[in-house]
Amino acid sequence: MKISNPRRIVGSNAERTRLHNRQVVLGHVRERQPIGRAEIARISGLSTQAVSNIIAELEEDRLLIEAGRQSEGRGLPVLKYRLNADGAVALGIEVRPDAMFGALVNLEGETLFTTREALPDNAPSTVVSVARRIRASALEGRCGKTQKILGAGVVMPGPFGKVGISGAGQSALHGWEDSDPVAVFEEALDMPVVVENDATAAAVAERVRGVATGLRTFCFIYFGAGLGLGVVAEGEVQRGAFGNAGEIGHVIVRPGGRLCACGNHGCLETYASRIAARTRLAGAGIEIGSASDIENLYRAGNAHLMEWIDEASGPLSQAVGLIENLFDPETVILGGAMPDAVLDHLIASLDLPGGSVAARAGRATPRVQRGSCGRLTAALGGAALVIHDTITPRIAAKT
Amino acid sequence: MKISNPRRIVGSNAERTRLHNRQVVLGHVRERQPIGRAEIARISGLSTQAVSNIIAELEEDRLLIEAGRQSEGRGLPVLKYRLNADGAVALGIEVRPDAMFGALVNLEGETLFTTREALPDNAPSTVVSVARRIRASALEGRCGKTQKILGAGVVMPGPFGKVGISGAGQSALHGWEDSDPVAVFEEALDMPVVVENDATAAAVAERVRGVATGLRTFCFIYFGAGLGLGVVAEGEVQRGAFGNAGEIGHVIVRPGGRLCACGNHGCLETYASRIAARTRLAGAGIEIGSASDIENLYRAGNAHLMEWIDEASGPLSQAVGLIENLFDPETVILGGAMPDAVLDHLIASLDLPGGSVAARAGRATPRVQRGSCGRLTAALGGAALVIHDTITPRIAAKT
DNA sequence: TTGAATATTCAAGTAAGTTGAATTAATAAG
DNA sequence: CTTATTAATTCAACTTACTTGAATATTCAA
Repeated sequence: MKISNPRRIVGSNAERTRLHNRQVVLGHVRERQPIGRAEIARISGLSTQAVSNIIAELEEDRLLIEAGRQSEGRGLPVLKYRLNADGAVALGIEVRPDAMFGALVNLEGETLFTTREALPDNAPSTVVSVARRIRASALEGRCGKTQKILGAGVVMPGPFGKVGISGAGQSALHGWEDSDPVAVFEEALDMPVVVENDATAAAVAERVRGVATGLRTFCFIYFGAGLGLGVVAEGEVQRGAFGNAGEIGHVIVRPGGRLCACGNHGCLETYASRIAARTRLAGAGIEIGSASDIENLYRAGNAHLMEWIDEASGPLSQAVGLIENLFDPETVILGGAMPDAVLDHLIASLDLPGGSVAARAGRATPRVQRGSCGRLTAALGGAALVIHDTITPRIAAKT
Repeated sequence: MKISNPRRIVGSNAERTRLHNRQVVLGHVRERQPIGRAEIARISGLSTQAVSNIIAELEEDRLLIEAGRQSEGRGLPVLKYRLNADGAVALGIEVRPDAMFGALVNLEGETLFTTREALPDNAPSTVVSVARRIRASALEGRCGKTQKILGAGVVMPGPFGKVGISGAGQSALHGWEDSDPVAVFEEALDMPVVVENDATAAAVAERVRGVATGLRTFCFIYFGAGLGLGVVAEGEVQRGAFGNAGEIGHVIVRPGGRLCACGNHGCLETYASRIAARTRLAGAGIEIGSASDIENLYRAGNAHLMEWIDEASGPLSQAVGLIENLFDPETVILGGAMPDAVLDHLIASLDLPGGSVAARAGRATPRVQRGSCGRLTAALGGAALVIHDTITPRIAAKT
């Protein structure tokens, strides 16, 4: 796949300044709504007048609405504002080898619609036509006139570019080697598009509406086809130089351990992932397909599944430890296509190294917690990415 | 130590826009000097006129100088500009438990002066007075009138804040628990100050003048007291939520392996670090003090040292692999207080996992290379941080 | 009832960017 | 050798969006 990465550092002007300031205002409203002009001015460093002008514009665009006057001691009561949840929507699309998922999410990150479509093959033309269908059904009747469509976030299996991981063949899409997915989807959907991997999308979903609300630096361990890591640092999504950051599944936690499909021994993925669980259970003659199969086994207290959890706990603890040491996040979130109960059990059975830089007194957030967005996370996360981009001020960089 | 971290997202205005654009222009000049107005305008997206105004201002400030007209085909010959190396200087200070180092660096990152001062104790008052002495001798006679002093970069042993790593006591400074180092040094040196850890400073030093010139995303494995990792992603230094990112020394690479001072088993630092080398050689009755002791042993082909290198190679390869998988950098740099020959030997003996996302064809830079800034890296890096901050446009965030 | 406090708006001023025309100096073409 | 074309730079006018200080509105406290 082509990577449209090489960002070039560009200058700013009045127009770009306004764009930035709009995002700043939206971001502050989102964090402390309902909130008045004066307070936004104080925390943003802008003049009240500037904030006032921007709010007028945002109200015009239906992204903000009044939330009534509220007296707080002396002085003119504050005229508060909040996000207009239904003022804008974002489309999220997840592409898996065998199916595509769609989600429509509003400004507040609330899910308005979800769908699933089978995917006969992975050719760009097929994916694109299904994407168009998803778009159509998501928007049908919903927002002909009033609602603004901010864009679409597409979640596709990585890693991107030409890489050496052979075992990843099962997750990468065929026929996309020479296409630029962003361009393809922008053309097909006729709206701005961002493309991300599942782990990153999940992380952003948690920031927009889940347990990472208000956090600026955190990590998300995502149980998908393999095991991915989404990283948000200082509010910025981390992608790496070639868009392949966060490949935690192939980090070696047991040197000389189990053989991984990638050819190395002891990859985390061979212990803690759906593949690992499936392999473990298949050894006991149990076939699992969907996540609900795992859930049923867990409810039934299946001994083999429990053993897998036990085995996964050590490597996973080690992974959390290294994430904490390398990224120093406010929290580490576990989530993805794994039942909540299993995730909770995994978290409870973690044996976190005490020596990590994260073992600090007076933490505001737990070191490890379960994601709150459930299993639809990926498609939802795609939409969340768009919301996030709308609301979070970005560095002045351009493709 | 107090952390002056919590950044708040602020708005922009004309003044801040100009500041940003100045940095953009400086950055482009630095990368492609000598360069003319028109080209800067093209790559920065600014109008020629804006670039022209900014260049006039920068020339006035003596940060840029003309580099002659140069005809390139038709049209008016380009009037090119380059950084005025001696137009500004930055001070770098490294604080170690027993000594302090100072460096003065110019805009181009060239070292103008270095010094070493003994440090009787670590109390803030002592450190501050030695810092003042370093400042005085560095600037003595040098820049009374013409040269602008951009600020100082102070490199101090982390980790910062209250953390659980007990073994780190040897590297952390005593008496600094309740002080904010930035404020202390700004007061003492009477200039803007940034404080960083050694690994990060080293990484930035390589970006300003070493092998990472022009790279936007890379990692630096630093052999200091322990083992640190400096991370630069998309041109931004990564610090983590609490300023302790990059603690790679305590990442576990050999579960159940050697006991580390931090209480865990199998930390990378117990295999690949100066401490590890010292322990290994002490076991053979050889005491080493400075890095030159190691160099002499290496020159002599000491068998114990060679064995240590052999032993360190595996864990280090694993560390490089995980760095590549998690950060997806353009390159990984090895450096710090370890002789070049040993670093080269270590790099040559690495057995890098083929399955990493970094094992891609057509790479522009080597996967792993040795740092070029030598052993003074830390103090130099401090100064480089200041140069870097002057030249690289930053996100609009404020302390 | 009056004065202080606070939020918001109004109106004028300013910084810094953009745009389009004019100027300058090369190379290419006739 | 002259003229046309091309490209960089500057000049002057214009625009955007922010700041500032005064005016207004509304509440609480004395």
